[in-house]
Amino acid sequence: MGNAALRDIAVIEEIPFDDVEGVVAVDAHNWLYRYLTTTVKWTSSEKYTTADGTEVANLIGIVQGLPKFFENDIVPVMVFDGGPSELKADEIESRREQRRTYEEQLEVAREEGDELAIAQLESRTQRLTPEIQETSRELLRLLDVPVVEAPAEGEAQAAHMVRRGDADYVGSEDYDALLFGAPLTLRQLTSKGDPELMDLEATLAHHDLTLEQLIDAAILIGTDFNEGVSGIGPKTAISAITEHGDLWSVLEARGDHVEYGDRVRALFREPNVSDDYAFDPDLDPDLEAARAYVVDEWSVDADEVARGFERIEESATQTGLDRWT
DNA sequence: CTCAACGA
DNA sequence: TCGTTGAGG
Repeated sequence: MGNAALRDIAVIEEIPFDDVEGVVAVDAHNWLYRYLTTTVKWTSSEKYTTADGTEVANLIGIVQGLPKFFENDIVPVMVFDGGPSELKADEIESRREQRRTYEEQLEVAREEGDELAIAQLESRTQRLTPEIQETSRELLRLLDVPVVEAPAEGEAQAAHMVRRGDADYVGSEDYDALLFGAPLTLRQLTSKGDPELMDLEATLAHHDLTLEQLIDAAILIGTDFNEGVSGIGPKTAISAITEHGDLWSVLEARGDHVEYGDRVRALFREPNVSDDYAFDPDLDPDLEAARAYVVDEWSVDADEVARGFERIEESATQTGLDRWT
């Protein structure tokens, strides 16, 4: 089934927010989705539904979620999942184009019965509607929060940015950040209390595995992209990889089989990422424009975002935060 | 995510 | 007894 099993393998520790500083490359899809579901759950829908029925609960979520970063002197960089094509995602026109080719590629994948391609495409795009993606980007732009467009999985791109030293942590609730090679991942950035730090080096050292072996173990257990072997959980996977060395040796020894093993392996080992990004960590939010965008343009209930904007303003004017202007 | 049942 | 699975909240 997948993901939670990696928790038992990963070396994770609670870390006080005071010990976290720098830039967090946030898996935007993941982050938005978490706030979206909690907003929808706790807020009556008329507070974020426009006259024509468009739901923009994401705007409330963003306003309530960003202060967590700012108040702890952390710069978030929102990394969005890419579409399936190579088109530039900067302009709305090209995004419309992307959406079209996405549907086409999904169609092709369905016809061919390519489960992996379907899973990959759906994991990136399905949950967040185009309106949510676009209004989120616009609000982030007004608040001067950097946005990076990933060529494919946002999580892979975020991991890549940390490896290159352009960010200090990946921010995501998903454990696959580990498989994409993220050295340090922060979890629980959306909930109350201190975050958790997931450490790749420590995880590999703890089990005496290479990253390639960890990926193979995950494939045996099952990932977002493959089923895994029934009867194999975290313990069995680690000991089997330790004993036999790699995925294929384990499968041969057990007489088992996984679908798309080589492709899932490649997906994690050589993820589709880009060096073509840039962002300015000195933030200069336009709070009035942001408020107007949320409350006036999208007619979100002002009370729902008042406190969030207040907190953003307070942390922005706090003394000692020289990155703020 | 927690918990109970099940199979090795 | 341990590890995995599957249901339920």
